[in-house]
Amino acid sequence: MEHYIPINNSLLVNDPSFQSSRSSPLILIPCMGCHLNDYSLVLQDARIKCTISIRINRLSVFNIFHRSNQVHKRYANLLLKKYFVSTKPLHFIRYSAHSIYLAQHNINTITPVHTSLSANSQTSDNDDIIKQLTLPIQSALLCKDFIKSSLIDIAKKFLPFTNFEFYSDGSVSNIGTINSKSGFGWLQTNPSIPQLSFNGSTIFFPSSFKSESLAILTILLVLPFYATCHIYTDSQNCIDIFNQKLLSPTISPRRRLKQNNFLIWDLIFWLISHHHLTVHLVKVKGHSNNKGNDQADALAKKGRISDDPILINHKFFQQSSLALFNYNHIYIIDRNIRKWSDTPIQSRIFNMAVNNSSLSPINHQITHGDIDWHYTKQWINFNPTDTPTSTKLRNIQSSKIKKSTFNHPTGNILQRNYPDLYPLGRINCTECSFDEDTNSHIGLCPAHRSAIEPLLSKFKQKLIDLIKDEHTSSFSFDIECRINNSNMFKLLPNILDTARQADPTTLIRIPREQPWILLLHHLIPRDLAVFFDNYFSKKNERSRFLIQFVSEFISELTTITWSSRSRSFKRWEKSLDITLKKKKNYRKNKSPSRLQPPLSADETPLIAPFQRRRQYTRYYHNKVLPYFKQLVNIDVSACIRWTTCNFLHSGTWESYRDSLLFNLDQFSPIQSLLDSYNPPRT
DNA sequence: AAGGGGTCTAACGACGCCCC
DNA sequence: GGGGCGTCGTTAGACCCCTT
Repeated sequence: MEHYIPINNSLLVNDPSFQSSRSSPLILIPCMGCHLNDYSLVLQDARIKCTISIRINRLSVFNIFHRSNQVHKRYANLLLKKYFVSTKPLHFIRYSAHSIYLAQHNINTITPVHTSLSANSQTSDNDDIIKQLTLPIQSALLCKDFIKSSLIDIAKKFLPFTNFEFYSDGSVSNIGTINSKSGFGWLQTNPSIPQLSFNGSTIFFPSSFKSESLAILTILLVLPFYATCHIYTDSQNCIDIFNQKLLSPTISPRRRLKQNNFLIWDLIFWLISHHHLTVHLVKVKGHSNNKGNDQADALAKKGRISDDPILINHKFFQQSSLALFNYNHIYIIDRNIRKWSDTPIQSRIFNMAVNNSSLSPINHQITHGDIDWHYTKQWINFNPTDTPTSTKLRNIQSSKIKKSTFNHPTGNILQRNYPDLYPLGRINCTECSFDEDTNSHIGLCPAHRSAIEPLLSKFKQKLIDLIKDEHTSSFSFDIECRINNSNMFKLLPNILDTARQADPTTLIRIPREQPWILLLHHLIPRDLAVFFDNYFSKKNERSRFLIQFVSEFISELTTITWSSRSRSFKRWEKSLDITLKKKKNYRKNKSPSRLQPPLSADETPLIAPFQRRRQYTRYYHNKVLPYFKQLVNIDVSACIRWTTCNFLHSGTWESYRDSLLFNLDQFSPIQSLLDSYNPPRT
C-alpha cells in the first residue's frame, strides 16, 4: 500500500490560522521515500514514491473529511497536491490503534524476544558467535532436538576454518507410491578440515530436487561466518536455480512464491547474505565412480531410512512472508500454488464425473478399476485427422464424449429433450423391440450378437498376430493362451441376458464379465490394456499400437452396433413423422407459444420461471423417468485422499486413483509422526 | 547395464490483459 | 491496433534414481 505520513507540523506553526491551543489537525501526505519502502513490490503507478508491505489480519479504519467539507478550505493556501485530513487528531488514532492491538492479542505486557546483535559485538566471545551462528538452526528448522544438536556440534567443529569442500546427494525411493522416502547426505572432503558428514530425511512432496536442496541448505547452516565453500552436487536443477536466483536478488514476491521448495531456497539465500558466505556449486556426473559422490550417495541412502524428518519452519520468515497456503494445517505448500491446485481440482472433477448418475451402468467397472483411464484419455484425445481443428474432428469428438458419458441421443434421452415430439411411455429399441432404447442397451441388444461374435474372434486373432510380430518385452510365451482365455473377446449370451432382465426399478448395469462393451462407449478396458502393458516394453510403442488397434476395433464395432441402431431408429422416427426440421424448430416453436399472450406484459415473467422450474423437477425428482438425480455409491471423499496422497508422497494423483479401494489407515504412521512434534499451525 | 519413471526446463504457439 | 508481458498447455530433452 502507499505510504502516507503526517505533514510536518513546522509548516503549520508559521501559519497564523493554527496558532491556537486546540488539537492540531492530522493532515496526511504521500511519503516521498523512506527506509520502509519495499523495493520488491513492482507497482504500475509511477507516481507512488514509497510503498510499504506488511502482513496483517485486521485493518484499522479511520474517517477523513470529504473534499467538499469546510475544513479543506482552511488548507487551501498550503498548495498540497494530494492529501487527506483525518476527522480525529493523530494522538487519538495512535492511542486507539494501540488499544486495539492490546485487545486483539489479549496481552497486558509485551516481552521482547529479540536479542540485539550490536550488544554482543562488544564481547566477541566464542560462545556468542556460536549462539548467533546456530540461531537459524534453532529457529528455522523443525526437527527432533538431537538432529539440531548434531548440526550445532558440526558447526562448532567447523568454526576455525574458512575453505570447505562438500559432496552432497539426495535420494528418493519408491517414488509415486505411498511408501516413498526421501533422504539426503553430504560430507566434507577438504583434507585440512575435519571430514564430517551428515544425513537426514524429509517428508512432503518428495523429489530428488527437494532432497538435494535440503542437502545444500544443511551445509550452509553449519558454515561459519565469511566462509567459502565448493559444493559438488549432481543436480543440474539446483545449480540452475542457484545461479538464476543469485544473479537476480530482487525478485518480486509473486515470482518468488512460484519457485518450488521456496522455503528451502529462501533460507539458503538468507544464509548467504546474512552469514556472508561465498558458495560455488559444481556439477558432478552421477554414478561416474567419483569417490566423494559415491560416499554422499551412500549417506543419502542411509538418511532415507531415518524416521525423523527435517522441515523448514516458515515462521522464520515472518518479516517477509506473505500469507502462505497450507495443506490441511499440516505443512506449507511451498511451490507454485496455482499449478499445485490443479491436482485437487482435477481429482474433484474426476470424482464428480464418476459419481454422475449417468455413469451408473458402469458403476461396478469404475469401483473395481476395470477401466484404464490413462489409455481412455489418450483415446478420447486421439485425432485421426491431419488438422488440429475441423468439423469432422468435432463430430468425432462429440460422438466419443456423448457415448462415454452415456448421453448419446437414444430414445430415452430424446424423450427427455423433446417431450412433446416423442410418444409417451417407454420407447423400445427398434431392433430387438424388447428392451428400452437406452445407452446401456446397445451392447446388450440381442439383435447385434450374431454380428459381434465373428468380429470379436477376428480382432482376437489380429491382436495375437500383432503381439507375436511386434512384441518387445522379454517374456513372449503363452500369448495365444492368455488372449484366448480373456473375457475381452468372449461373447457370453447368458450373462448378457441376465443383465438385460434386470429388475425394472433398478438401472441396467453392464456386466463386468463383458469388457468389450466398454469399447462401445469409448472406454478402454483394463483387460485389453494389460496385453499391451505386458508385451510392449516401450511406453510410446504400446500407446501407439493400442490406439491403432482400438481405433480399428471400435470403428468396426460401431458400424455393426451404433450405426445399425441409428438407421433403424431413423426409420422408426420417419414412420412417426419426426424429422430433423421439427427437432430444430422445437425450441423456436415452444418459446413463442409460452409468450403468446403478450397483452399482459407484467404477467409473462411470472409464468416463465414457473414453467422452467416444473420442467426441472420433472426430470430430477421423478423416479419413474430415467434421468432423475440419484447418488451413486462411490466414496465422495475419495478426491481428498487422492490429493493427500499426492501431498504426502509423490507422483501424479492418478497413480493413487487407480487403487480406488484405498485404505485411510495408511496415513496413520504419518499422522502419529506429525503429532509427535507438534506441526506448525498457520 | 538397460530401461522405466519422475522431475524439471526450455521452447513454442495461442491467447488475454494492460497501456500507449 | 500494436507491443509488452504473463499465462496456459504441450512437447522434447536432459538428468537422476530405482528396479530388474
